[in-house]
Amino acid sequence: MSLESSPKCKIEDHKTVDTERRSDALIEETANLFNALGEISRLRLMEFLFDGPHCVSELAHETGQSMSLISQRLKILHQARLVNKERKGKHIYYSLSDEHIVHLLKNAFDHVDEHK
Amino acid sequence: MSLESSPKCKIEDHKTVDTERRSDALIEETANLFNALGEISRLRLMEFLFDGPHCVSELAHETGQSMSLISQRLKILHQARLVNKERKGKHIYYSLSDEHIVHLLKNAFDHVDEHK
DNA sequence: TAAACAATTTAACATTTATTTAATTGTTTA
DNA sequence: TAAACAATTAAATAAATGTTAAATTGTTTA
Repeated sequence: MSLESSPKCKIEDHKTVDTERRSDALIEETANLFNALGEISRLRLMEFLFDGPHCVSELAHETGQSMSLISQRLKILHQARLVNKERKGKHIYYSLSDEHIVHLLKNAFDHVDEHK
Repeated sequence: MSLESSPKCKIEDHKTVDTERRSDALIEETANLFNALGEISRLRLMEFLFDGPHCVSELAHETGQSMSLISQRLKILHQARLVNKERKGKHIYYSLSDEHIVHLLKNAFDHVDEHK
C-alpha cells in the first residue's frame, strides 16, 4: 500500500459496525465457486445441465466444441463442487451437484433479467 | 475446434432434451455478475457491506489497503450492478444493491459452509 | 478562490486464465 | 489382447485481469 493513497480521515468519522467476519477459507471457497460460474462458456454448460446429466461427448456435440475444451471446463466446475461426475460404461456423466446450486443459478438469472 | 478431438459417437446415443436456452446477453451479464463476486478481495468488500453503506476511505481503513485499490474493486462491483453508489458531501457511500443480492450471497456462503 | 480532502483514473507490470494441439489414460468390445 | 472409443492431461501460446504508483478529478471549507 502506498502512503500517498492511504486515507487520512479520522476514525471517528466512521461508525464501524464490525459485524462478525467469515473465515478466510470460507471466503476463498465461495469466491472460487463464483469464479467458476463467472465465465460465459462454463455458465452455458451449467445451463445445459438443467436438463439432467450429460456426458462430455454430448456437451461437445451440442456446443460444437472439442471434448478437450469441454472436459477442462467441467474440471473447473467439478473442483468448485458445482457438478457431480459419474462414469457409466464409456461415458462420464456430469450433473448439477444439488438443488441448492439450481436455486442459486435460477436466482441469479432472474435477478439479472429483472434489472434489464 | 480440432478434428481429432471431435466426438465420434452417434447422435442417437444421446437423448437431447433441448430445453429453452437463455439469450447470450443474459448469460453474459450473469457470468459478469458471478465473475465480479469470484475474487476474494471483492467478495470481502461485499461482506463488509452487509453492515450497511460504507465509503471508500472507510473500507480502505478497515481492510488496510489503498483507496485506489478499493475504488477499482468497487467499480467492478458497481458495473456488475452488485452495489449502489451515493455521494454525501466528501464521501461516496457504497451499499449492496438490493435484498436479492444479499440473499444470493448468504445462500452461497451457506452452501459452501455446508459442504465442508 | 486556494488549500485540503476523497475518490477515480491511467499506465506499466506481473500474474492468472482460456484455448489449442498433441499425447495419454481408461474402458469396452471384437 | 488388440483396436476403437471416450475422456483427460500437458505444454505452449494468447488474452484477460489484478496491483502498484502517480497523476487527475470533483467536492468542501477556510
